[in-house]
Amino acid sequence: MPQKIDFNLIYALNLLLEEGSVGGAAEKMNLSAPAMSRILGRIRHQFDDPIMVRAGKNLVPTPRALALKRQLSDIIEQATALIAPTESFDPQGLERTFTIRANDIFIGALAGGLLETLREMAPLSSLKFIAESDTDDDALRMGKVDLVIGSSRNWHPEIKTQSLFASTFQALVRRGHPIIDQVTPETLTHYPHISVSRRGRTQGPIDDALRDLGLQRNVALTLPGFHSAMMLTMKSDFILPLPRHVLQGVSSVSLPLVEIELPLALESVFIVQAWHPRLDRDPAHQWLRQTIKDFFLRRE
DNA sequence: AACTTGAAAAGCGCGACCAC
DNA sequence: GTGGTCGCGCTTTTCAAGTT
Repeated sequence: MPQKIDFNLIYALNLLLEEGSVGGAAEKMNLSAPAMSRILGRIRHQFDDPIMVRAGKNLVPTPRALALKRQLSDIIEQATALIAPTESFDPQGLERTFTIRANDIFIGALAGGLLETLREMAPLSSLKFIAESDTDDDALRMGKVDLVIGSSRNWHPEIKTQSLFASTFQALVRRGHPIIDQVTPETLTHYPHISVSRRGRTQGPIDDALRDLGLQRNVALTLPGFHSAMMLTMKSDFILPLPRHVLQGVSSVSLPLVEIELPLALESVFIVQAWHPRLDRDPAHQWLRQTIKDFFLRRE
């Protein structure tokens, strides 16, 4: 039998931690201080923790309370969204900055088009793109980022994802690179490779495909972003594998680089948008996700 | 000054009972 | 069977006084 939960206590605890005092929380809840003190007592019993303890004439939260505080605002936000009536959403009147995290080339290739679409539909809103990091899950949880666009991977179970499109690997080499005359699985292993990975990964689907053929490439350099990788590729014999959609982003820019098709049986890479469940029912966020999804559907 | 606690009052849920 | 009333008991609140 699960323990009966009094959600009023959750709300009261959130106010207590926000206000840092029984009196302050009591005022917010339109109660007397003694009544609030009683509620604090019930919270203490429920969580089996003092929650707030005296420090001189003030109350300070316990470590348990601080840990709870991080989750409380999410829970209350979700509960509020659950209860709130669903109003018709009009992006024309929306004043909001959406923070989207994506890789550097992706931003360069797509931010313009997406911004144009957004400005037509929601002229009072704006986009803020920030670079990828290896802590995307945390950024979504903390509300620092509204949306992450990137490769599908093992997201935290709570994070929601939606597939946007599939991409396959190609590669870039410098103009005049000797491999251009003969691109075979074997010649791919004759030159050093650059791996672009913000998590420092050196192995991927290319290594798997080569291994199936009894071959192994030399990943001599791992970099966190595509810009620096391309700069180095221009001036060396490095081979820079990268997803096709990233290449589309730089094809309009004339760089001394040549695209080569990888003669390997490579599986597609799926690009997804990912968000925190507390934004799942937010009408503005729903609209943003749909707009992005439609944007990529039109490009296919 | 702010929080806690004891006592009393008020509010509320629930079962029992009755009238229709 | 349905709806209204009553009484009991539990929970929550307020007031007043004590404690930190």
